[in-house]
Amino acid sequence: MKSIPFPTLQRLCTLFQILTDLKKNTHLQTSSLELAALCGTTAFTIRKDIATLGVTGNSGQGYAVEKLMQLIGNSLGFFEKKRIGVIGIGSLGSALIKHSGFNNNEFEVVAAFDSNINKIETTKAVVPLFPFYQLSSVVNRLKIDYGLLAVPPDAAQGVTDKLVESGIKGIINFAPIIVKSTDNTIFIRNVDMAAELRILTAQNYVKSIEHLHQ
Amino acid sequence: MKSIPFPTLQRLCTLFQILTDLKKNTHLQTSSLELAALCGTTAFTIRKDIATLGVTGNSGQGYAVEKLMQLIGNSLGFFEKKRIGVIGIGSLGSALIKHSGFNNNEFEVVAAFDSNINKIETTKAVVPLFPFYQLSSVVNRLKIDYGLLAVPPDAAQGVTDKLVESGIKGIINFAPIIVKSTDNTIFIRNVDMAAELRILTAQNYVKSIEHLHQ
DNA sequence: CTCTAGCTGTGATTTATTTCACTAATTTAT
DNA sequence: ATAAATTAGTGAAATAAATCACAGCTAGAG
Repeated sequence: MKSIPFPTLQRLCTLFQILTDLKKNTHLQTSSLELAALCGTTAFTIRKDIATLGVTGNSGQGYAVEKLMQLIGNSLGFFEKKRIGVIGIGSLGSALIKHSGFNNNEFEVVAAFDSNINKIETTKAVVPLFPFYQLSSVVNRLKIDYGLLAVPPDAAQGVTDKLVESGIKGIINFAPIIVKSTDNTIFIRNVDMAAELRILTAQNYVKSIEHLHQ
Repeated sequence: MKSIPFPTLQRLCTLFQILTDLKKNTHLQTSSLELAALCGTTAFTIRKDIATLGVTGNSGQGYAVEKLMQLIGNSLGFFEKKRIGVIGIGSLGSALIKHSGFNNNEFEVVAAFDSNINKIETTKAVVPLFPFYQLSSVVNRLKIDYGLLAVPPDAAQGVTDKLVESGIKGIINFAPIIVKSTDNTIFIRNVDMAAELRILTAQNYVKSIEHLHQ
């Protein structure tokens, strides 16, 4: 199998989500056109994306929802359950611990960490809480695969380094700073929610300017 | 000014964040090379990106942090304060209300909404809370520019439609479903946190497979 | 005052991605 | 059974974006 372009990988992840929803609504059959509409892209793109996973061989009449879901899920490893750790139990961290998207048959939050010992003792949570100094040992013992970073921005890079040392497979950083690792076998994604909003406002602003200048 | 490619716009938003941080640390002068390292890209790209904003005319010796920040901020409208509404005050919504990234001199959360009247009466929050049926009127009265959607996925599209009707400028949807508007003057970004993690796991999985096959 | 080192600005090139156009396969209706 | 309609698969073309290479500018050292 040739390597998958990143935009394609992103869309395949979205497709998987869409197929899961379709299945839930007992929508058994679909087509590239329908998927394109749901995914916000074109039918060409959907077909090309699916083609990168290898031939499925059902040219005449669309895709079977379940079969396509299995194909994508198997190709990208979505059926292996991943163990998640949340670092930082402020309001965002607490929300992540409870978030349905991280507690299902794909992901499981198995631990959370905070530097504030008091908080650990007083917070009620559905997952075990640990002080930050136990990060490495707990990551190893509980076999945590991925970390969700919800600490203040000035702590984010330090925690990242510690996580990488501990042998974690990947990190999603929600702090508004770009964290990196010198070890480029570790995948890191920086998700800055305020930046997302900033992008939106910038698009709007640029549009309004162009409108004036036209 | 020619229109700005979307990847460039994204990076300029990141750059603005980085420059803000540099300024805070009294780092007054910088270069495309330094910015590239902080931004996770190359110096070529940084220079090209800045060039899309029009000539700055400081060819010889790097960029003044403050001046570049002003240029980007002015070009993309970051110095006009935006008024934010949060819809859905579950754990994620509550976290967004308090999030420092949405409460600074760029953004201000001015209201939050929920369909559950009980929750509105019993929740303590730093912003006024409103029942969902007042959405349109409050968006108008409080001049809310942007909406952050943190409602359950099956409610997300309905709320989106209502927000668009109310004349909002843009929406960030955190529910794990793709919401759309037929009115394409409204900018919408779907931020699915679980999808971000799924992308990460997929990258890892594909990498491990390639490793086996090599 | 001149030379050097370091940096930006930008047209040209390369690479990546999307879009297109057409073929082949399958189903449905008659 | 055949025609018509629908849909996937895919090499080719077009578009978009990233990268490069180098000319030109600036500041500071000698």
